[in-house]
Amino acid sequence: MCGMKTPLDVLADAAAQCTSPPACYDSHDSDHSSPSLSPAVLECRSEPSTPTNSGCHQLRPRKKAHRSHRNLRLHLKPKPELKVRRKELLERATAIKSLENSPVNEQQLFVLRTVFDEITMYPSEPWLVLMAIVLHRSLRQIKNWFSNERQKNRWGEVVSTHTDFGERLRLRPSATELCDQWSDAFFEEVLMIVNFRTARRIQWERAQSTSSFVTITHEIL
DNA sequence: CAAATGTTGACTACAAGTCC
DNA sequence: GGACTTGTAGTCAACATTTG
Repeated sequence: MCGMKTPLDVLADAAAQCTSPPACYDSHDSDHSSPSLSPAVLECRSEPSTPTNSGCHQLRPRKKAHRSHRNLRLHLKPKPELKVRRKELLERATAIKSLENSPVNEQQLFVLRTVFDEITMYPSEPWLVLMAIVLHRSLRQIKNWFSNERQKNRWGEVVSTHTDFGERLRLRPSATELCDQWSDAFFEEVLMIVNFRTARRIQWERAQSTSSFVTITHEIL
């Protein structure tokens, strides 16, 4: 597998050659929920957050962290080729210099929301790296996005599981239904598909709105 | 049009868990 | 037990949107 270029490698090469920022930075549409969310899930999401005691810097007692995975650990190490791959991807991700404080565009937001809603709200470091490369944003920006999103939308169930070499994963139930043994490679594939489909959908919607605008203009004239 | 309010991304301090 | 890592609560600045 080493030596062969994955779709991610091809994408990253293309991104490296393109230094211009993503095309659309003005899309702050409120509805970017992923398409397959059930009404129940949407209802849970809109629950009011706990009130804040702003003013004094007083820490609240922390929630019990979901870290009872100690017994789950298998104490196995990732394969050497996986470690090499991860190092290579990390170097690639840290080389990305995204625009300072730029908001995510429509496509990036949809992909991030899909991962958050359908796969995990606690992506591991290698998965964050993959998202940084695919979405062409800095690793720090991806980390911050998930951190902020967890604060805004702390809803839904999380299933604690692990990879085949004992690395902890906290996935959405829908993700565990899709696959019971997630790996970097599988996540990469899913991410690429979601990203590609989102790009095509946005492209199609833009074409539709342009053609309808032309039709209306013709009718007026 | 200015003030008020909301949203987003970035950041810090801290607590709790993990590793050696 | 101490260093390190990870996740959370809270804050801030910049910008967008709403309101009077």
